[in-house]
Amino acid sequence: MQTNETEKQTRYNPAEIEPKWQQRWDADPALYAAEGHDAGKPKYYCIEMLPYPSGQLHMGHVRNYAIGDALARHMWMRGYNVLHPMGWDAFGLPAENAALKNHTPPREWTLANIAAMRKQMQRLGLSYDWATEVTTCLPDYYRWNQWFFLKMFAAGLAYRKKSKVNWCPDCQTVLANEQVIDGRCWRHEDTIVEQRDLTQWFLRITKYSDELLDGLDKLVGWPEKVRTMQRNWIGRSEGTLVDFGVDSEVKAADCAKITVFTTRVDTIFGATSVQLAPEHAVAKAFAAEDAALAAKIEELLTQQTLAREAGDVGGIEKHGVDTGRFAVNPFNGERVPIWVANYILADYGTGAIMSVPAHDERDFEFAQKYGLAVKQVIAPRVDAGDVTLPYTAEEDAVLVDSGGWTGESSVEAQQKMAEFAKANGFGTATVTYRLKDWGVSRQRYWGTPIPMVYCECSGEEPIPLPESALPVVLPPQVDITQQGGSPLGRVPEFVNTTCPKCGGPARRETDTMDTFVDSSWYFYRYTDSKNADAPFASEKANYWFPIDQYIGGVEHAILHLIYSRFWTKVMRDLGLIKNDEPAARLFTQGMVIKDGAKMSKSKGNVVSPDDMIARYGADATRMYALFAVPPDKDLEWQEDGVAGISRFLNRIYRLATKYGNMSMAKDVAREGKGSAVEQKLLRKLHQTIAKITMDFSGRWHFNTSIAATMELVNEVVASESAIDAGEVSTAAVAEVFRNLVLLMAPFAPFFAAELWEQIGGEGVVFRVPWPVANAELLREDEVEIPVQMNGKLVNVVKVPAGSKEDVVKAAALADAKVIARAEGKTVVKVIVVPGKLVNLVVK
RNA sequence: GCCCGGAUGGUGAAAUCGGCAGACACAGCGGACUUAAAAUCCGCAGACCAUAAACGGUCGUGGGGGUUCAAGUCCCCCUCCGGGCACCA
Repeated sequence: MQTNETEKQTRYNPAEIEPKWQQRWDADPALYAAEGHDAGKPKYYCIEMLPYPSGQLHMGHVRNYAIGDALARHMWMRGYNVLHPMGWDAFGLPAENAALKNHTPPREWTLANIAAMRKQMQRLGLSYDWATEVTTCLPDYYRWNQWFFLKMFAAGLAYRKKSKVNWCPDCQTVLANEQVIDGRCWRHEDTIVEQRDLTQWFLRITKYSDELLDGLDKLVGWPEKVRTMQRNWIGRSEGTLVDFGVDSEVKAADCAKITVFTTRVDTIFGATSVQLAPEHAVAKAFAAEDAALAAKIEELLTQQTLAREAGDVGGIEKHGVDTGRFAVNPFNGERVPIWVANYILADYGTGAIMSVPAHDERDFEFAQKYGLAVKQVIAPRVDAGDVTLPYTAEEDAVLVDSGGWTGESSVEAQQKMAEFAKANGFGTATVTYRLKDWGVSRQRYWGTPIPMVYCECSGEEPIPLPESALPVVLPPQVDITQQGGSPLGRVPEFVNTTCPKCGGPARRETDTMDTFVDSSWYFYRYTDSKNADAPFASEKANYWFPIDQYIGGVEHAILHLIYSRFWTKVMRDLGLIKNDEPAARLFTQGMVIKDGAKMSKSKGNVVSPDDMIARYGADATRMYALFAVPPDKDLEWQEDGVAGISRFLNRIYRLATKYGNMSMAKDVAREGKGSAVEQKLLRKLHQTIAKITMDFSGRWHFNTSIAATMELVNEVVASESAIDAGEVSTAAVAEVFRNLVLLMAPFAPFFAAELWEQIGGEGVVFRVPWPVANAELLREDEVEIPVQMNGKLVNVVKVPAGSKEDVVKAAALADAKVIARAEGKTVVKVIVVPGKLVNLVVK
């Protein structure tokens, strides 16, 4: 069979074009390299969140990177010095699971996955500077985790303590609070997290609680949603600590008083009981000499565990036990019963509260259930009659029945009563936080070894290794099982070492660091990724930071994004950097959905990027991800949509090939205004330039940017016969095609590179200056003005652009259709919005 | 329960500052080309009413009210969906 040669040439064939260009780009590592500080250009640091090397890119990645890549390329064309790096969040449990399953060492498995995914990224045509690549599981990276750990230890920011920690039986390791979701593991949504008493390493993130909170107000380039989530997570709460005396026979230590935390000290005259968490020291002391009470408290704890197993974490049925002992309210000397209740959290505040049923929903519910007294001490006004209880308002509320404080406003009383308590030695104003220190110890193999040793010379106190001993390298051969504590503990060559203090035999710490340590500072390493003497050179980080645009999934709103803010503040205080926050702007893209659910292996609705690329090409796949919806919304993957983009590219390809010779006329100047078709075509071109330029600097609604290029192409198609008839100048055709290719370059890089070459463009298309809309050509001679009657469209009239109000009005009133409609009616009023519309109010 | 988002044709969506609702696509339908199909090209397309056809008319952005010459857009109330937090004292 004969192949039609002409047809073959005009046919868009991504399978041929894309690998060809990729080869050329791979051969030129400088292509996407950022320039130095002295580039004489403004810098632009654009990052997409680094992936975990699972082995396969999924559509969520493709979408994320398509957004970042379009932005990076656009900024290059706008003349910025762009840093656009990529790396691998390469430590973590899946590598150990794979090792168990396939008997492949975690390192081998991980590095093979990285190689495969890097290849996929290159096939997608993403503009990363691979020279700055960061792989967190390699010693040249994780040694700096250890270095930071030592710095933090020296600064008192890393410490060890025994405490209740979250334990995932599936991961066989401890989890940070941030990794526990509704009482379940963030990686195993069916697994209930247990509480265990363990000695663990913590990073003192709470030292920065206030700064992390206050900094959110200044992060105007972050989504409000993320800022709100972080505010809630930090959970700052101003209140008062008040010591209640204990009136009891029990004389155990620490039992003389119970310190409660309250945000409503103004309600204290209404306290009718004190409630303790089951784990509270005083509750334990009471239980120690009262077997019946001990059994009841034990039952409360069992109920808590059962509720957790049932998946009920918040709002479980309230239960309590009367201890039979009494506490004394220091404000009025009143004796109130002490209860132990299951809804009091041991690890928030002091684990003890004063119960004020009249002014707190939960206390009210509890008092109703157990018949405790309800005493109103707050009212809207002093003489307000009955109000519905519980009455929880504090604005515009006053104290009643509160001794000498009666008549004070609630808000003022809170401050004054705290001061009074302090002056009298039974309390003080305080601030509590929901945020807890970050537990970073993990009983796993595939993570950064913690650079500490234990030696008899120091008792059980940890001894930091000297910096010269770094990196502490992971031993390659490890028997990984899911049982029996830290795998490193079973490697004698690793465990047994020499004490840096006394020179005698010592044991290494066998826990590794949470992998969120790795991702807390990786973007600093990009700026100086080969540095062997420091995590990075300060002057390099200071040049690039803060990140101008950070792009990733909203699922990291708490975890990664709060840890990395913390790490930045620590590094600043160590004098390494000058910025307070890692990223000036954050963008969280939506999920990729298929058949109404997030793509996942278990649901069997995964669309493979490789399949899409094989069928339609990388450009069409990426462009569809940007075209279907605005990037912040969830995207329902429709393969037909990708096919549509492919057709669109094909159409341009045909036109560009057809008008290739005309398009090469880059040096021919346009003369005069040209024909009406030419004017219209050029106007559309410049409108499109203006539109897309605005999308990049504003809302990032690339779906409308791409729609605009489609409109432009439709205009070219509509003008085809006129072009063929010679009614459009060669210079105008060249202007349209050259700019069209430039406008598409951020979205379809292979396609743009190919066409740029075909139409005789010079240099690398991604370094050609971004087109600028010509205001002269945008101007229309005549505009269409809609004419409404009582707000409803009647007709559209044409008037010269820039017409004055009376001209537009006259044109509207002279319109035949308007006259016909207005017959028999009176025009009461005429509203003219010049350049916009006319509305006739008729009766 | 609290705090954020949302709801627009058969579908994804557009309307950026209160000013022509449905741009641009997908799917669909009709036509051209073809022996045929694919591909490509041209056209139709919110719903309802009316009509031989054309010209038309009415309604319409989750529901109800309001402000305005004018509301998808602003205000109040409600419903549903998604996300986050949730005995945080």
